[in-house]
Amino acid sequence: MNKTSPLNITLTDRKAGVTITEWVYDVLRHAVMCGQILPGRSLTLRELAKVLEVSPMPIRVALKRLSSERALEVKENRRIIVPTMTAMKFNELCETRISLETHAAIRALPYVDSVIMAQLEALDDNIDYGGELASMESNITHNHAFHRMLYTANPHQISLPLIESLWLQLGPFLRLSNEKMQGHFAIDRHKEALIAIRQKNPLALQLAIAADIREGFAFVGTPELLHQFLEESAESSQ
Amino acid sequence: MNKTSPLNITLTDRKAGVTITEWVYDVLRHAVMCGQILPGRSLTLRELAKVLEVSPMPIRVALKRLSSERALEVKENRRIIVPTMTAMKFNELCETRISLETHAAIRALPYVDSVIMAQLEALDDNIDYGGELASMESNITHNHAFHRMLYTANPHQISLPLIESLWLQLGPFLRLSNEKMQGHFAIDRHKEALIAIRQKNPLALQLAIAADIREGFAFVGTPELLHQFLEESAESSQ
DNA sequence: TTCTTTATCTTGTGATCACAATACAAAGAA
DNA sequence: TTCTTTGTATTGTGATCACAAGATAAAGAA
Repeated sequence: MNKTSPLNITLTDRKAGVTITEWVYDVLRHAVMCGQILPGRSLTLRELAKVLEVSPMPIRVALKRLSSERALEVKENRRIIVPTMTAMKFNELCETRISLETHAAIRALPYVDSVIMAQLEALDDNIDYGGELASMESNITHNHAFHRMLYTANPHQISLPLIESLWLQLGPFLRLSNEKMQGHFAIDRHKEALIAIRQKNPLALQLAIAADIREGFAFVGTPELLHQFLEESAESSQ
Repeated sequence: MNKTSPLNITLTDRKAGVTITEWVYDVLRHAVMCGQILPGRSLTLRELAKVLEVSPMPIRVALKRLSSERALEVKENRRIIVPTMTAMKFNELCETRISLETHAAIRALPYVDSVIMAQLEALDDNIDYGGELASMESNITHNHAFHRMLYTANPHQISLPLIESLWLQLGPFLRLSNEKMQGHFAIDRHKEALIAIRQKNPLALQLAIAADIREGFAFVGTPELLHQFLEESAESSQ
C-alpha cells in the first residue's frame, strides 16, 4: 500500500503519571481534531509506533479507542483509516451538532457566573478571526476550548464526550475548511453567544450557537459545492 | 479488594471472522447495556480473562473501548468500575436522551417505508409489557432494537453511536428499574410512535419518544425517590 | 488495643514474539 | 503484452512475561 503523504502531527510532551497509551491517544486525537491527518489516510500500528517512538502495543489500544469515538474507521480487513465523508452524512453531523450543542448550551446557561464569563471572553479574544493559515491549529484549539468552557459550566453535564466525538468526525475537514475561509469575512458568533448569556436569553444563545456552527462551513452553500469540498478534503485527491 | 458478587453475564458464541477482542467487547457491552453488572462493581483484567477464558490482552482493549463509550469508568489508580450515578447526572442523561433521540426520530421520519414499518410493529409486539422479571434482558434487547430500527431508517444518520453510549450509561440501572416496574402499569408508547409515523406527524413522534423515555423511569417521580433508587442500584448497597 | 511499618499479593502497563491473514510484486506462461 | 500464480512482505491479533505501582494484610512496637 502506497502512503501518499508522511505524517506531520504535533507531538506533545508526555507528562508524569500519564501512561504511554494515554499520551499516544491524546496526540492522535489532537491530530485528527485539528485536521492534521486528511480523510482517506490509512494508518498502521508500525508506522505510528515509529513516528511516536513507542512499541505497537499502546498504538493499538489508542487506535481502537479512537475508532470507538468515530475519529477513525476500522475497515473490513481491520486496517485503520481516517474516514471519508458523504454530503448527506456531513449534513447529518452538522444538524446533530446543532441539536446537541444548543441543548448543552441551554443546560449550562443557569450555571455561567462572572468567573466563567471572564474565561469565555478571554478564550474568544484568543481566536484570530481572518488570520493566517499558520494559526489554524491554534484557532481550532481555542474555538473548541470556548465551547468546552461553556458546556462544562454545567457541573452535571454528560454531553461533552458526545459533542467531542462529532468534532473528531469533522476534524479531518477543517484543514481545507480553514483554507477556504481565508476569503470569507468571519462573523464572531461567540460575541453573540456572550451577549445572550449576559441577557440570560436561552433562545438567543441557541440561535448564536447554531449560527456559529453553520458559519464554520458557510462557504459550502450548495450540495454541489459540499460534494466538491468533501472530495477535495480527501488524501487521494491531492 | 473484596468483590461482593460473582459475574453472571450472558456469553454468546464467537462467530467466524470475529476477533476475540470484538467478541469480548460485544459480550461486556451487552452485559452493561442490560444491567447484568451493577454500578460500583469493579472489574479486573484477570477476572474477566478467567470468566471469558481468554488471555488478558483482548480484555484490556475491550475495557478501554467501553471506557471510551462511558460504559465503564477508569479510576485514578487505573482500576475499572461500572460507574455510579448522581441524581443530577441521571437527569442530564435522560434530558440528553430525549434531545438526541427525538432529533434522530425526526430525521428518520421521511425514510420510514412500509417494510420498516412492519419491522417496527413486529419488534414492538416482541416486547412483553408487564411481564416477569425473567424477560428483562429480552425486553431491554427488543426495546433497543425498536429504537435502533427507527433511527437507522435514515441511511445517513450518525447519531446512533451517541445514543447507544447514553443507553450504556443507563444500562446498569435497568435491573432495579425493571424490578420496580413490575408494579407499574406500562403504557406502550411505541404504539403512539407508530401512529405518529403513519400520520407523518413529527411533533407527535417527538412527544411519543420523549414520553417513552420518561416512562422508563416514571416510578422515580421525586428527587428523593431518584436518589434512593440510585443508591439501591449500586453494588455495595445490596 | 491501636498504630505503624514491612512484606506480599494483585493490579495494570508495555514490550516482544509468533502466527495468521492479506496485499503486493515479480515471474512465468499463454 | 496480459493474465495468472506464487512468493514475499506487511499487516493486525493474541499470548506471555517482566516490571512497576498500589493495596492489603500481618506483625511488631508503643
